[in-house]
Amino acid sequence: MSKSKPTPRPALRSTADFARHVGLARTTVSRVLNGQPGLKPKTIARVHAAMEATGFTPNAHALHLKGKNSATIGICMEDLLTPPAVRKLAALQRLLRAQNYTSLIEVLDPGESRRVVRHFLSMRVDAIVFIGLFDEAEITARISELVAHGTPHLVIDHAGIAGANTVSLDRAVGMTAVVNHLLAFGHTRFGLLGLSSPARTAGERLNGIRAALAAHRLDFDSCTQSLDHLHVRAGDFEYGRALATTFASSPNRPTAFLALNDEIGVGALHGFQASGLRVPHDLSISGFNNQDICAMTTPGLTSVDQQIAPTVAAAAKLILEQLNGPARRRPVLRTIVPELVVRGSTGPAPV
Amino acid sequence: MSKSKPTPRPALRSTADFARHVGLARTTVSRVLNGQPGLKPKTIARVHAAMEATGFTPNAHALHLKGKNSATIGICMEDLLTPPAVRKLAALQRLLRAQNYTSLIEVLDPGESRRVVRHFLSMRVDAIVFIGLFDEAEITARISELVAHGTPHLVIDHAGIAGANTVSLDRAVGMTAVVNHLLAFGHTRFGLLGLSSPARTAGERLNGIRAALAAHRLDFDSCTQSLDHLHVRAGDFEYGRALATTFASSPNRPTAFLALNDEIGVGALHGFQASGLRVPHDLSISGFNNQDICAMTTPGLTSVDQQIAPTVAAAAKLILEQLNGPARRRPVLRTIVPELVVRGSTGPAPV
DNA sequence: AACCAGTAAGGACATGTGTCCTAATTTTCC
DNA sequence: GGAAAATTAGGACACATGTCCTTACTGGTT
Repeated sequence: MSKSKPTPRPALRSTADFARHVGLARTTVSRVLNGQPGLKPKTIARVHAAMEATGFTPNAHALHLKGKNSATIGICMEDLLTPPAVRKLAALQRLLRAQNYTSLIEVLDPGESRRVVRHFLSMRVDAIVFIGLFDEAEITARISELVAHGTPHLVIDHAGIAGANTVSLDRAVGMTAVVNHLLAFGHTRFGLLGLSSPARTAGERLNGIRAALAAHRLDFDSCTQSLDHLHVRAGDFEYGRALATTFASSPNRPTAFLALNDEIGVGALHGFQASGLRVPHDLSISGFNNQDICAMTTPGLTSVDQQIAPTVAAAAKLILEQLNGPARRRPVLRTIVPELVVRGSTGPAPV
Repeated sequence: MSKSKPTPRPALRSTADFARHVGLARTTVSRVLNGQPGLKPKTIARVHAAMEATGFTPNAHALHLKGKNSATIGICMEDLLTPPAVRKLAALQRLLRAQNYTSLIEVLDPGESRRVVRHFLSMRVDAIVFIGLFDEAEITARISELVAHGTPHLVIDHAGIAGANTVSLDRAVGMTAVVNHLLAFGHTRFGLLGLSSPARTAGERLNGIRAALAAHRLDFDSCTQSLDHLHVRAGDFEYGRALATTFASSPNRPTAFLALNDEIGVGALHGFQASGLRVPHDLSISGFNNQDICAMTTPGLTSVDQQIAPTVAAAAKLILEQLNGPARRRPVLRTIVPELVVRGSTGPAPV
């Protein structure tokens, strides 16, 4: 009762502190913690009890310094506001944790990639994963640095980075499937919603559309129509709605609409319905990504599923192979084939 | 050209390696890295050039061991599949990074909290933040450990944890606002959708409803009706739709429906519309959380906004105060007042 | 009482870093 | 060319840890 401080912070920051507290030598405590033989059961119990009571934990940084693998993976995210990307993150983190890997997660704002990657390297992560679509030049530079550095890496989603180990969805094939589905319904005039975007994945998807049309001896330019230039893409839902409204009153309106993503697709669905058109009676719409919202509209939105589980499983496998297997000389590419999910928003072309 | 290996991995893992590579003493390099005076500009340039070329980074673990603050915050997430929680995470990480803090993010599956918190402590994080709703007993135990340990902490969303610094939404007030809004429209019979859930936040919201009704001298039991027991809550959207379908054919149907969250609200909206009822002409519906989907329905869903930006700003402030300010004796509680966002799904009661 | 096995104590070293100190080297100036 | 100033080299220590080693203490059995 002499001092006013009622044991404010024992602050057992080191094994030495902790050993003093237990009344044992530091080396003895260390032997207990590392399960070495030749210790009295009573001593072992005493140390464990004190750990419970005080919550002492050995300093992970010192452990790493001693050569113990930190078992950490750095994950760079395009952002945390894109639901499919976050779902991949969640699934990947779960798979890695099952193998006792921790993950460091950072959002990679434009221009920040160098700083973030250097931070990961200073943390001596075992591998670095990129999830999402990034600035092409920036990510290419980072990958070549990592390759030179000999650090295992993986790019999920962003295909076509030189020298990078990649897992990505074959968006062209997905789009081909959608177009074939609509061709079978008799559609021959397609409206493109948001597909004129300069983004790499847009071009990839246009190729898928071209392939499907070419296989049916149809001309791309005369079969497709885009009004993307008439609206500014701020929010995707509103963008889709605006495009639909314009298309609704346009002459020679297409009978099937292909959206860049589900938000635009759902927006278009509402836009057309608000204009008095019936879906799929008057026209068909498809989205891309098969997010939850596709099942929440009336009718449901036909979409292309990203196959997140297989994607992430392949990603985890590739990372672990790099960590445990022999070094590879050439980058590994894995392509995931998407799956068309047909819902009520697509149907026979109007006669 | 003698050896076959084309410089496979220089593997500059330490300042010593790096200094050897540059041709300088380790201490000289260290002085350059830490901006000490008395160095020839040419030497400084040489070191920086070599850093660029090799990508060498000082070992963060060794730095921490030397006493340099690791500037890391541990964040425990309920899960990464709840959009509002992820938005808070994204915003918080951004604010912390602006103060040069890194964050470690882990999903806290039931029963895993002890392991995760111990891992954070072994990483010597400066603070631990919990975002979401957790198992009450588990989180309470973790908080009391952290308090005993003297580690700064914060709980976001999960109110009522003994001894915890907390930032949470006043859900009762939000619900009161919704009910007042509907009372003003002449509604007096309310259907509760999912609010019989045993979750803590459901009870809190029921209190808000009770308060609003009591203020208008209305009896809770005779004014409200719940059919939650008739359906199993698997997916929220489907749950809402099923509840609506049942309510649609029920005698003495309420004229206003209060949903536990937006997914249930949107599901109910579709369920009622599929049953031939018009919203808001025949009945009104409100959601909770004001997620993006509220604006994507026809009509838009009236909902209660969580005020994510103010919540996260308050959270960041509380964390930084604990890190920089004097130690507090008593836990700090911050309550965020939600805001009603009125859309087309609510309107005058049918006559 | 003496001996021996069983157990704990405590010193030493290495890990990568920053910092301090002194000695060695280079550069500058006259 | 020589002295002074500026710069760099290199050794030492501390940080928290695991491991090895030697020394010291404990207890029980003969």
